[in-house]
Amino acid sequence: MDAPETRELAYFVAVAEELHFGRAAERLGMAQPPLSRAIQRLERRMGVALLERTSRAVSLTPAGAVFLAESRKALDAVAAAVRRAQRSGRESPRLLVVMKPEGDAGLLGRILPAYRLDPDAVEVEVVVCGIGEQSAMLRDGRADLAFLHGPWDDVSGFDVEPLLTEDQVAVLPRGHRLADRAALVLSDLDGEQLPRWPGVDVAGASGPLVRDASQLMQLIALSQVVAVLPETMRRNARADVVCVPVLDAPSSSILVAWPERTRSRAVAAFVRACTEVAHGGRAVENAGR
Amino acid sequence: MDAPETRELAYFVAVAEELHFGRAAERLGMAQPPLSRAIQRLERRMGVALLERTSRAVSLTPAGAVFLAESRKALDAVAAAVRRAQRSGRESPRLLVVMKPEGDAGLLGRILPAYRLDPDAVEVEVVVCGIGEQSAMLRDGRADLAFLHGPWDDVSGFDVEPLLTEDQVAVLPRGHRLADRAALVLSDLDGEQLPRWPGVDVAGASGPLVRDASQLMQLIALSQVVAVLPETMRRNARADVVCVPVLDAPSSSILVAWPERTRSRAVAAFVRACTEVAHGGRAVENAGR
DNA sequence: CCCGATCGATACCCTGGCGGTATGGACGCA
DNA sequence: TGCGTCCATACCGCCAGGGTATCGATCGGG
Repeated sequence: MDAPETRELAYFVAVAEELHFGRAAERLGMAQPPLSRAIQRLERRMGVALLERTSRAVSLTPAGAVFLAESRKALDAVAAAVRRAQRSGRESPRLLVVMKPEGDAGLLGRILPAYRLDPDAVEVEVVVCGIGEQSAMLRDGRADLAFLHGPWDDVSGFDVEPLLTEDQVAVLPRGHRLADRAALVLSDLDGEQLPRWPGVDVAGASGPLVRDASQLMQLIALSQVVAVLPETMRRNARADVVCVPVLDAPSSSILVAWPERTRSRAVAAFVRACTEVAHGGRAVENAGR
Repeated sequence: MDAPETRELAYFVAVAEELHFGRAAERLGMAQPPLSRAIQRLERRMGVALLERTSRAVSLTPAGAVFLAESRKALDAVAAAVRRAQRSGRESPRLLVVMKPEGDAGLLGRILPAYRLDPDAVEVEVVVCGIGEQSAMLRDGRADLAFLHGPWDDVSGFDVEPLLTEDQVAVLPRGHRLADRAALVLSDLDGEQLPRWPGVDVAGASGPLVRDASQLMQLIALSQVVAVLPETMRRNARADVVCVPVLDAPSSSILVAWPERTRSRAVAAFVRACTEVAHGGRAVENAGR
């Protein structure tokens, strides 16, 4: 079959997300009937039913679920194509690096000067975005590089270079039953409320949704939740919380990530600077491929 | 800006590849003027010049080169979205595994029975394609899994699991000046003709283009080329060629690859079967994510 | 030096795809 | 059974996008 137009993919994604033709049409700024027809056309040409509709409800078929995920990827790729071309075409080249607050564990302050020494260096703009937004920004071409946090962030579609791994600590309110322990294991935390982060779906975790570290610290201080965080988060710790090492928590890592198959010398140089700083000056030859 | 339609991306790719509006239009089955206008519109909306045209020649701007690469990725993603949805929607589920001739080093014969024991197993179809075609088939959704050959195949965009690594041997015609050596190093081969493979651009290598192993063996026997190949290729060796270990050649590896973020249980089970067979029965818990 | 060939851009026309409005029909609920 | 909801169908009108004819620039050959 002939490939669907990006418009059709966007229509389908809207309907699949809303599971409601009326609302989807509204979101797309159009009327409902043409939207219904567009989806019908799409299904007919693909030869697959994507949606199950009764006059009361719309649901995804298995093929529809696959197509939703794939369509999102495809739309990201289209958006990325435009953004990357625009960025490489316009004005002076610059690198856009995106991170979440505290997402660099203090490395960036040493990376930037190291990077500027590289002959391939260009101007760097650092954007601090909301938690979970970085990978989307990298995926759709708004950013050139991102500091991600393994194992939470989804690194698929990116090349990554690990910068440092750190153990995790439990952050507890002062006076918590475990606050005086020298160390603990994950099972000690059974039954505690753990926070949920936007963009991260952990099965079971149903504690309060937190948006940033200070919000989280506030909730911890109020004994609403406890959290298990990378060690460097200690620097955000307020006076009224305590940190206790968690011996069996998976170690967390900070990665620098960039789009796969990137050929940019500026990106390669930045990655080089990252690994040099992170690994104590040992040159890593094949960084940046 | 509003996203370009896939049709526009296809137009641009055609022009960028042909570097000639007339030929590109012909390839697309349309007249030249609407194609010129479509590209102009695209450039105007993107706000970037993609092509440099004089009335005699067309060339890519740097932004155009970036956009060409990104557009190909995006078109692949769109095609993959359709194919994967179709496959998961139609008929009985089946897994399509793609490999090049001899690309499994004999593993597949043991993997398939192991896979069938898995409760998540579905029917498997194995397609043997031309060299260098596998990653394209995996990328655009025609295949579910592929056996790739590191470090030659481009694995970006895929999740991979290495199955086995092997040392490389030089394949020489009987009577070659190095044929009697017990082992050699790469620099011993300086000045020899090395074959080129379709889809693999190695800087410098400018020997004859070979399409498959038997063709290559033929050329070796005729003293047209020598080749450095993974050890398992010995089994293709004809009587009139000899194999000599190359001590410092990078070791080659066979990987099983599948599209990132795949959630299919059937794919996960297949990968599980692969790792079990390859690693001698040691279960690998997180295979298939 | 001019003429013809080449090739992309422009001018103009026309069709069909796509979006809009009005309405139908199925289903759930009170 | 009447009403509200929600997707599908019918029908209409516009313009985006494709076609043809032609222009203008540039290069090469006689």
